[in-house]
Amino acid sequence: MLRTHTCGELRAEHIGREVTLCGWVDTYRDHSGVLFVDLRDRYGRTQVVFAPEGGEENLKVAKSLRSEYVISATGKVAARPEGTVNAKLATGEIELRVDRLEVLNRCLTPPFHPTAQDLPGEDLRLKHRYIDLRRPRMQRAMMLRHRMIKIMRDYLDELAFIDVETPILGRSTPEGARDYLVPSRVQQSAFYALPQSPQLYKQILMIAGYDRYVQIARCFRDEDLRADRQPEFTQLDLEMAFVDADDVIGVIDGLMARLAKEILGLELSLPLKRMTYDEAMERFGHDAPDLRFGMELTDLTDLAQQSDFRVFRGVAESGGRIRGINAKGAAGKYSRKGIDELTNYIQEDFGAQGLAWFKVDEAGKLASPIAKNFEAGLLEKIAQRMDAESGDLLLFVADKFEVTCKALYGLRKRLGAELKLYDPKQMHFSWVVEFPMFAHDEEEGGWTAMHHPFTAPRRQDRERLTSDPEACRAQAYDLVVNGSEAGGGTVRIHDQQLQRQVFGLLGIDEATAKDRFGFLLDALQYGAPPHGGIALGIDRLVMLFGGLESIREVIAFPKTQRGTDLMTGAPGQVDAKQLRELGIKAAR
RNA sequence: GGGGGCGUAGCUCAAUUGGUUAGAGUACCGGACUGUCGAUCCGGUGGUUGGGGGUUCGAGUCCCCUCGCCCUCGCCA
Repeated sequence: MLRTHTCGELRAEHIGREVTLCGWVDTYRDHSGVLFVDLRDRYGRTQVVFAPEGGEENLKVAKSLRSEYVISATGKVAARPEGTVNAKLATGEIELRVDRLEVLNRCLTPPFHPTAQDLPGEDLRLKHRYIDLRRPRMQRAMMLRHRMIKIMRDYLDELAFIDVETPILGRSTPEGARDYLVPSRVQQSAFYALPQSPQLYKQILMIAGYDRYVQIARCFRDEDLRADRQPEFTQLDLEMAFVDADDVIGVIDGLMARLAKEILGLELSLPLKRMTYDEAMERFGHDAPDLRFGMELTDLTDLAQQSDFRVFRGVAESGGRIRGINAKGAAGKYSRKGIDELTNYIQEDFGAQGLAWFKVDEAGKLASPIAKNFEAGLLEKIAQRMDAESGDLLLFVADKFEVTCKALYGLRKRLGAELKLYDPKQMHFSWVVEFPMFAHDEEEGGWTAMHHPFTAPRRQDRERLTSDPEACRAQAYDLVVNGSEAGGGTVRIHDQQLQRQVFGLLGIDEATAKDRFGFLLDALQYGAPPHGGIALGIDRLVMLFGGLESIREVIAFPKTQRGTDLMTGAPGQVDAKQLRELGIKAAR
């Protein structure tokens, strides 16, 4: 080792010891006769001092040091003179009096400084990620990620899970996200697909008798990016045999409790709360509601029907819904213009027709341009149902159920943040269960799998597969943390006949099923145990535990919204020769 | 594919209704300084205002196109 200690560990007890530190020059303060350098590594910072007593030559060389030079400094640990102790620094009681300095490497003037107070633009940070990753904040995020993964591994190891790796080069599956494809050289015009998840492999492992599987699995989905979505991301993927939904949920409950305790010092009370999908949509308009605050959706369809307000009546009569939220005490915070902005937001982002609103005046009466369409008694009933008090702002959306869900979910989320209805540091964990098996396929008609095509229906819903697929509920469960889907899983179909039936409903014909999933259908006939599992989005979980805004903050080398890596330039051009070998021609 | 925001010195930002030579802090370079810790003080270098085109006597500012980054809807079993 070129060093005896790190830049974060020297304390008063080391005074008098001869040590060598290595690190990056964080800052330097040249006072001519004496020069201070704050030397930084990922463990911390230590002040190293160059003075004439340490050798004139060392002092001279020290004067040439600049930001981010890499140096090795040897000398004695000394107590700082009285009055010069730095309480802001963990190592602030001591300093290193250098008598041997070696410049291990110089550094160009960095485009930005790792400990500067002003954060540079994210594109610059991504281009020079090696400097960005030196930032203590980034290092904390990386270490948090490491610790969380370590806890996951340890916890699951204790529960007899074994880590099995599954292929990255697989085959394309018909449903789900767009695949990343990898051309095969030896089978020209055939392609591998990168895994969207190890789903089928882990089911095969259950059939193979590895009854508790886990993997920190890289997954790939070629879809548009978001603040919480990258084209490649990491899942804690696990699967268990001889279990039902409660067992899987129980394992994750325990894991969340341990993470919360060890990372945040929080005691979670188990079991975590559960809510059905239908309840979540009714109360919050979304399958991953943020339960850190209230402002639940309230249905008003029956009352709205009695009004003279044409929009309300029309929607109600055509089978739509009128639902609303009460932004407590927010009447004064949203002017006419502010409400216009909210209206604009739900129209443009969610396709809502409009936003109806009432402000509750001092007398507790509902005031609004549309109030004249409502009889006084009706207004009172509305106020009562909405739990309206003076100063409240009531917002209503009248539309198809789905649109009211989206628009009010959007409003609730936005108002929750704008009105600071929750402490951003607070953490809330819960489950949403019993998702529908199927959703309407907007583009092609018919049904599409809500989760994936291997999801088992609830036992009591098996009859409904034929009679009423829409009402059929799945043995599915999503982990929700702070209004974010942190993971999801299901109990799988372990019966070949049932699997075929579900494929049939999804419009996957016999030939396609055999072609794409033949191996699974085969395997299901060779002693498949009942099994189920879950996958947690590790990037998202780390982001949430770290209180961070973007998934890019917890990924060492993330991609931009357009899927590029600003540091390496990926994706990039390839040689014509490479394409020839693959038998591929670029169209453009 | 749609909507929105941003782009000015290495970095973070400013620049009045379109108006003189585009400024500040910081970084960088040079000088001074033996106890600083966001060191301080003095001096200096540094600009294709993302790129292209247009309107105008005159464009960082207005218009069109384009590139990049971010947020978002669609999409993401």
